[in-house]
Amino acid sequence: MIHPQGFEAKDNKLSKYSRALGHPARVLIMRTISEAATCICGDIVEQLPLAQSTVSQHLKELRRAGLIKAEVNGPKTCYSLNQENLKDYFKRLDNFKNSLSTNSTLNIL
Amino acid sequence: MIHPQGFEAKDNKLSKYSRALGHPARVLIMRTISEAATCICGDIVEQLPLAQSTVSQHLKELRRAGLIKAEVNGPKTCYSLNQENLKDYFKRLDNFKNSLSTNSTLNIL
DNA sequence: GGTCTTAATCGGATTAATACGATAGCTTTG
DNA sequence: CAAAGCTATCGTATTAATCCGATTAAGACC
Repeated sequence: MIHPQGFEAKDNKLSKYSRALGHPARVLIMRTISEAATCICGDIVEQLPLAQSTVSQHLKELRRAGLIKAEVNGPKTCYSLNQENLKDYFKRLDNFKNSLSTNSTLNIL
Repeated sequence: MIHPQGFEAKDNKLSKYSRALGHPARVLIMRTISEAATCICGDIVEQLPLAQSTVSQHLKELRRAGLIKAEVNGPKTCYSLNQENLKDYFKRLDNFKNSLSTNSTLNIL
């Protein structure tokens, strides 16, 4: 998708991260990767009810959004969380949440 | 979109919320709505570089995901944040974040 | 009743996302 | 070198998302 002209950078960035988590397979992949040892692609595929090629595409999406990193290790590819960008994502979410709370009249989120 | 069989409910729910914020227009709409007085649809349209019909569709998406509520008020429609579901969303994000932090070996998110 | 305003929906076009099987490209192993 | 394993990519089909103009629907106002 292209998120072009007309929006602020902060909205583009938050939506880019959000969109990456906008599919249950990708949420599950994130959690699977974080479970330590299982960063090898094949192990991820086993956890999902999807074909290998489809999982590979979801991994590509997550990489494109910057939420994970890939390291080729011989014949295998080892995926890991992209700590830096995850931190950025959660910080932006926090800003977003705070902007909702402070502006709105009647809420305590 | 349909997120059917094969995934856990928690992943479906988090991805549903995330997907709703997966477009900069919808992030901006959320912030615009939270800025107190301006909950009227027309005011939202003015804040966005999009046609009225397109904004209406984005509002529908946000409503479908449960992030906002609509109250018809005469000829106007007044939109407001859905506090309850937003709370649910942020709670799920927190769970997600924590599951990443506790499982992973080397990170402090 | 007729008109204006406001917002949702329809119709349609374009682009993106999702999924899979098949194939190609690499390593490693035999 | 051949075979086997692992993963990315290609080709393709289907469905969903995005956007707009035009129309509809419904309330407000004269």
